[in-house]
Amino acid sequence: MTPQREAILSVLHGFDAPVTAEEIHHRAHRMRPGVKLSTVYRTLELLKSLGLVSVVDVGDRRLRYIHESAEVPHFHLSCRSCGRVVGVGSEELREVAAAMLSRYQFEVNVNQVTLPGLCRECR
Amino acid sequence: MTPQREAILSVLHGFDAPVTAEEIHHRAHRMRPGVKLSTVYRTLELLKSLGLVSVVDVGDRRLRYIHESAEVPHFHLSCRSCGRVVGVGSEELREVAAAMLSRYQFEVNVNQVTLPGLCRECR
DNA sequence: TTGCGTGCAAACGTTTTGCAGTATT
DNA sequence: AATACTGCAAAACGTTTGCACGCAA
Repeated sequence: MTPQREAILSVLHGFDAPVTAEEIHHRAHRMRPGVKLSTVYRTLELLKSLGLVSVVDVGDRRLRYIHESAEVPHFHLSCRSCGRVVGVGSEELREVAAAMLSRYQFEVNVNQVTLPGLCRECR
Repeated sequence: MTPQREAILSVLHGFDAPVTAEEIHHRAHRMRPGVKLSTVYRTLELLKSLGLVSVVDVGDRRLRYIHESAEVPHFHLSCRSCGRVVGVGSEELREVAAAMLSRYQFEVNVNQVTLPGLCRECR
């Protein structure tokens, strides 16, 4: 556990919504100058393999990262107009996931689901 | 309607699953040499704005395109292990979409939904 | 002429990688 | 010494864009 990794982890814990690598880098660099973007990516890779963070793709061409920790299972709604992302408890998808499993033997990873659409403000 | 666009459209109609731009380019180039990748992208942009194709992001960093045509509304299951993508009738998501609308005033674009997970072969 | 469609090459933004240097064990 | 982590720069990847040419109304 290096200072860089500490900074990155603490940034991640400061967010409840998925964050981009650039945003992580920005914040981590402020609290500990010398944290480089490549280190952010490498650390995220590490944390991912440890199961500490998960990746969310909201469809805007850059991945977002969120700490898995004591988080309640959830998926995301992503507004294709303003880019806002909100989390929703996974119960709402339980039925669908069960249907996919029994009908297609497909196991949905609910925590990585992003439903694209339009938020209240953008409709 | 130019020969290039004809080729691209005909390639799109040859697929029922979402295809990458590179795959479209590959096939279109075979049936009409001289079709360039940039033209493929520009044509896809055009077809998209005409509502003839829609974009699917299965989370592997490259967009896929599918002809909207006489297609039944559907969403996709994307296997994060083997990359296979299958379509599923949108009725399965109707309840969820209705719930998101009434609860968050969020309008889910069902046709662009991709549910990540593991397919039967990869579980 | 005006405008649209194309080829070509270069640019773009995000992410990954090779290599050398530094720190830790 | 061997190993692990970092900075740095460059590459890689899919995608977009500027510019000049050609073709059609």
